[in-house]
Order: sequence, then C-alpha cells, then structure tokens
Amino acid sequence: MMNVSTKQLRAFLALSQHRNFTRAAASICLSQPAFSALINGLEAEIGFRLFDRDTHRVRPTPDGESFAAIAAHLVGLYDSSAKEVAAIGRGERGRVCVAALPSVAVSWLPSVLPDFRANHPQVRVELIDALSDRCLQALADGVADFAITAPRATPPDMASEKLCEEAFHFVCRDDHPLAEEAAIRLDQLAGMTLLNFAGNTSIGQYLGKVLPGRVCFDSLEVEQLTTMMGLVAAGVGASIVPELALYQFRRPGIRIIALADFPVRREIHLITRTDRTLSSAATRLRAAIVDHAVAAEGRAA
Amino acid sequence: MMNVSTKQLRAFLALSQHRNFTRAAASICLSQPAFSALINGLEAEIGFRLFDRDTHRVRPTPDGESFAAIAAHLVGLYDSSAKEVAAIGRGERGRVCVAALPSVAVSWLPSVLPDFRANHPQVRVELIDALSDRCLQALADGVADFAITAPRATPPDMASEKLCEEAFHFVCRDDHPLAEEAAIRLDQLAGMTLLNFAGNTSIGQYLGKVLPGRVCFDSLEVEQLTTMMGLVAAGVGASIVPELALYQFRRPGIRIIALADFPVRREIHLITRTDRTLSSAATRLRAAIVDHAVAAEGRAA
DNA sequence: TAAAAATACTCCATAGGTATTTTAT
DNA sequence: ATAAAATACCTATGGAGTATTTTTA
Repeated sequence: MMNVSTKQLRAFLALSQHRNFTRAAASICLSQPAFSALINGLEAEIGFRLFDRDTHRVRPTPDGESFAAIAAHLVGLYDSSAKEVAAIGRGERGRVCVAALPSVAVSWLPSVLPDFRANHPQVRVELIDALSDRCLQALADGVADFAITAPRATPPDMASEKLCEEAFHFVCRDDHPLAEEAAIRLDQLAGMTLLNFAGNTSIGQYLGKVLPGRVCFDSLEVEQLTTMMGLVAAGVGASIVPELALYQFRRPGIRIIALADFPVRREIHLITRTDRTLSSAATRLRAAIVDHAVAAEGRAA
Repeated sequence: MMNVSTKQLRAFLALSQHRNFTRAAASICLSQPAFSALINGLEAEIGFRLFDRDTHRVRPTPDGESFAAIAAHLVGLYDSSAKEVAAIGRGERGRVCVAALPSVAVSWLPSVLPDFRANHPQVRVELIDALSDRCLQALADGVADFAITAPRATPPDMASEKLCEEAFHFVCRDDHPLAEEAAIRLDQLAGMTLLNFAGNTSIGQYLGKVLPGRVCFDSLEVEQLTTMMGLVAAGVGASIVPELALYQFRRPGIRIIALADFPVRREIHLITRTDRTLSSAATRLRAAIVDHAVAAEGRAA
C-alpha cells in the first residue's frame, strides 16, 4: 500500500515550485533537513526518484513531472474537502427538519426562518406542522431534528427546553353574552358551554386539566384551529385558546378577551433527542429559535 | 488547517460500514483502543461529532453522513492516484524519446518497438532519426531520453554503453571491377577512388580514420545513406558502409562484398545523460533495447 | 450480566530540530 | 571558496499495543 502523507505531497509541490530545498523548506515552515527527509521518504514510498539534484541544481525527473499532476489533483481535492468539512461544521450544509405545532409554525417560525435561510442557503429546511403527538413521533422516528410543541410530559431519551409560556384567551362572536367584557374571570364562565379541542391536541390537554367542574364542554371537539375559528365565527359557541393561536381569531365579528385569573399558561418547549447529536445546521437553527424566544420574552417582560 | 490522515478516513469509512468499533478495528487490522483513538482524533480535528455511540449502538450523526461522501471521494481519489503512481513506476505512463542513427532506426528499433508499444500502450514514443551530432544534441537539450549512435567520443555528463559492433562492407554496382570478388582485402582498394560520407556522419568519421593514404576519396561527399545508394546504383562509384546500413544496398544490380582485413569495426553505443534520471518508461525501453542487442550478439557469436 | 466502548499506561517509531559534513561550481 | 544538500545525532511527540474500567441494554 502506498502510504503518503499530505505533508509529503505539499513538500513535493513546494520543491517543484521553488526548485531549491532550503527555500521550499522555509515556504512550508520546516528546517532543510526535515524537508529533505520528507522528499526522501516520499521517493522511497513511491519507488522512483522525483528530483535530480546536486548542490546547485534541483529539477524534477520526467517521472516527477508525471507525478506532479497527480499530487496537485490530490492536494487540491484535499483542500476543497477541508473547506467543505468546515462548512458542514458551521452548519452551512445539510438538512434540518423541524416539527412544530401549527400555531408555532405560523406565529414563530416566520420570524426566524427567512434570516436562517438567507444565512444558510445550502441547507434544506423542512417543516412538519402537526399536532403535538405527531411532532414527537417525527422526532422519535428520526425524521425531525427537533420539535417545538407543548408536550404532556417529556418522553424518555428527550430533553425539553422551555421557549416561552403564554396566556389563554376567551374567544367568541360579538353577539355572545360576554362579548362586551374587557376581561373575564373564571367564575363568569360557570355553567357556560364551551367548544373544546380534542384530547390529542395540546390545547385540549390544558383545558381538560383546568376546566372540568367549572364549565360545561360541548360534545363537539375539533383538532384544528381553523375549524374552531369557523365554529366560533358561525356562532356555534365560544372557546379558549392560547396566545399563539389568536392569529386565527383576529378578524371582524370575533372578540378576543383576556382571562383575568386563568390558572395555567401553555408552555411551549423545544424538544431534542438526547441520544442523537444534532447536525451543525440544526444546532444553528435551534440557537436562532431559542434566541428569538429569549428576545420575545424580553419584549414581553 | 485540517490535518487528517488517510488512515483516519479509512477508519471512518470502516466504522460507517460496520457500525461497531471492535469489528471495524479488526477490518483494518488495528486494536480497538487504537481505532477509537483514530476516530476521536478525527472528530477533534474536524470539529464535530461523527458518530453517536454508546456501548450497544454506533450510528453516524447527520454531519457524519455529510462527511461520509467527502471522505469516500477523497479516499477514492487517493487509491486511484496510488494506482497511477504505481503505473508510472512500472514505466506504463509518460513519454520516451529516442534519438538514433537512421541505420539503427531502420535495422534495430523495428524489432524492439512493436513489443514495447504493445506492453506500454499509454506511453508516447518519439523517435528522432538523425545523424550522430544531432542525436547527441537532442540528448544534451533534454529532448531525447537517450541516444543510439556511434559517437566520436563520449561527451561529458554522458555515459556510453556499447550495444554492438559491426563490420564494414564494400558496396558497388555489378559492373564495377571488383564486383565479382568474394572478399576484398585493403590492398585491392589501393589507388581506387571511393565515394565518401561527410565528416559529420559516423561512417565518414570511421573511414576518415582508416583509409587516408590507402585509397583516394572522391570529392563527392554525402550525408544520407539513401543518397549514397543512389550514387552507387547509378555507377558513380563504390563505397564502404557498415553492417546496419546494408539494408539500403540489398537490391538488384548492387553487390555487397566482405572486407577481409578492414582494421576497424563501427561501435554502436547507447548514450545516456549522467545528470538526469531516466523516466521509468525510458528505462524499460532502454532495457528492451539492450536485451535485444545482447541477444543479437549471442546469435552472431 | 454481558458486550462493547472508553480510559490508563507503557513502549517504540518517527518527525523534527541543531550541528556538521560533503559536494559541486 | 561558497552555497546548498546530505548526514549524524538527539529529543519529544504520538501511534499502537495490553490491561482495565465504565456503561447500558
């Protein structure tokens, strides 16, 4: 087997160029004897002489000239590979897949993704916008690099980091009995019937923990915010949704009213697997998202 | 700077394939700790983790998978380069230029070149067929790798190896006074006028050393054998040529007669420069030519 | 508990330096 | 006589081995 180091190849190329051991050695920051040893070792390794040399002239042999083309190719690929690897390390290559709740995908990511994509043009970004369970499933399956959701509990093998927490709001049509309130207390909801979210949604899980015994739930349960908005707009009923979901309800005829003493806030977490190293690209995107969350918290406070 | 050895890259590729340190180490004939050190060193060098590993599972990280393509390319080029270099060393790449006397080019090389070219299809062979002086000039200029000629003396910086020596023969038209002789002695030529070769030809030099005082030279001197053959065939005169030149004269109407006591033989030498290493290809061709000369001498003896 | 990677350590080969010698112009 | 490559010799780094420990499924 041919065991040639890039150092030897660079020494060879330097000597081809300078045609002088002392100067070529200096050009790659080596002493002349060390440099000579590199060239001698290279010649021994490949089995033929690369330079004809005496004390006053150094010139490539014919075989040395044939070798030069090969060495230059190899060192060239090595250097460009090094650049590529550095780019991977800076998160400028590869693919990132984020699984996020639709409300997060709509309200959060649009303020982070454009910047990230502009700074990482060679990274393919994929977004899975799904309900909490499917987000975690994508993460567990290895499809997603990380998830942004409001999980019931942190699954094993996963680490959770709180990005923010958000208040719940009452939403209703403007002909609803409470439509004119500036703020609503929980006792004002007593006996009232509210439209609920399905148990596999994070909102449904939060409401299910807090409200039973205080309000009646309509038997109608939905998964999607869009659907809920449609029902509210149609006057089918009122409901309670967290901050990030409000974008669906900011439209004529629908009222959004603060809940003065609602006992819980929805926590949005960024979930990563503990048993897999994130790609550098994913690490960068994750950092951008966390930064954005911290900044947003700062503005809110 | 990225200082990564091919050994590390091969270790990486082995681990990508086996996904098991112990087996991957065995596959490249290393102990498991030495192998681990290679992988750790590689990760430290490039700055990101390549494998997620615990005691029971080894799998590439996303960045590791990006790296795999680069590593495979690099190792692939390295290996094919090693093959190319080996081919250079075996004399299967490159160019060989031989400068040879026309008589050698006609009589010698055709029995060596076809074999050589068949065995070295990727070597470009160039042939300079010129008189002695131009052959040596081509060698001195670095255009020719070696020369086959009959030099006056070996120039400095050049080494000479005798390939063969050859007898001189008398050539004349069949109406010449000596045409019917079986062999001719020098004294039979006394007073006779011979066509001569120019002083820059090897034949001219040999004849000039031996004949003055014994025969008259015609004032007509030529350089080329073809021309001499034309003059002889036209009955302008007779001449003396060495063995390898006889191919020109083996034709109807021309007699070739042995010279019984001619005091010199022409020596054909292979000349190489002592200050330049021959290419491997040239070394091979040179060896083939020398072998052929030795074999021919054997047959002659 | 068993299998596999990581750690600890020891040893030797070799890369690199300085000082000196050889060589060719 | 001089400039440059080769040689001699020393040191220190690191690569590779064996033995052992740690870890997790």
